[in-house]
Amino acid sequence: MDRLTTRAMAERLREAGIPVTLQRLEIARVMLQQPVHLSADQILSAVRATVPETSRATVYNTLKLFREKKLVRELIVDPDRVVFDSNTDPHYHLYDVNTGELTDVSADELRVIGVPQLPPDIELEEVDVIIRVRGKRT
Amino acid sequence: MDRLTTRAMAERLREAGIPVTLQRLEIARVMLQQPVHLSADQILSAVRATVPETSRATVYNTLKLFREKKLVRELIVDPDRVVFDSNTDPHYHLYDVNTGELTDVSADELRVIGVPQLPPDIELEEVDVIIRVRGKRT
DNA sequence: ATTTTTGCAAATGATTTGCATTCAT
DNA sequence: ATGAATGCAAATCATTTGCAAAAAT
Repeated sequence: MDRLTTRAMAERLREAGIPVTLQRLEIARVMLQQPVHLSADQILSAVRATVPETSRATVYNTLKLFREKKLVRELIVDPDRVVFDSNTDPHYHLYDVNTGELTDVSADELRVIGVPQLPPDIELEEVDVIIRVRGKRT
Repeated sequence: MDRLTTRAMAERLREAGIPVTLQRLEIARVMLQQPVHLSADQILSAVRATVPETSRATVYNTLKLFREKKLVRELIVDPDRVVFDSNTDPHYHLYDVNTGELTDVSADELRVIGVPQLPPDIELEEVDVIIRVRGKRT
């Protein structure tokens, strides 16, 4: 990949307060260059295509780190695998339970009205909306 | 438990087209007598309190069956465990990421506006809303 | 008799962990 | 040197599966 992207990603990590390492940079390129929905395993494969000496544990560590720094979101959509989402704009999801395909629904299109008032000792983390659909029987 | 409840639960299963067995009846009592949010393991424990000769596999089988018959919903809220919800009214959820506590939010209180139009070959399964909150640090 | 349901134990698969090594400061 | 980051393999844990025994029709 071009040096340009590498620089941009490194910059992005530093901004987030994440020390740059080779593996983190590569994971950033896979995840942060454009909005994607990927499982840990897909990310591992993609990263290993370029940096084969990358361990599964590092991918999990890094994704957890990225999540803490709000570079990615963890989507709990399928009981079998977590999906990491690099779209950081407020948005919701449409999920095809047959194919597993995930599509973003922007917060402009969809509104959630009536989120309950929270007591002062409870803070709102986020509101997830998952529109589960089923493509017709194959 | 009183015979009354047993009868009611048996009736409920038959209505759903589920042949009644001892284990299913017991699981129905745990789940369907009142709205609850329980993990498979919690259900297994509760059932074994009364019918100790109950296997984990049967609990999973039965829950899957109940789900197909729309007696319970599967909530994908925590990556580590599926929660089974016996509230069959349309409703949403508030989830405390610290405690794991789940609270229902009725569909009267909360509305989702702008669910995208679906092509005719795609049918809407359901719309999940999870309001993730964080109780102040303990 | 045949089909359904169950229990048990083993298999699976995603994620985590412990620990020794390597890297950065 | 010291602490952070990594790789590796083993551990964990929820869920699933294969199969034989028990129950229902």
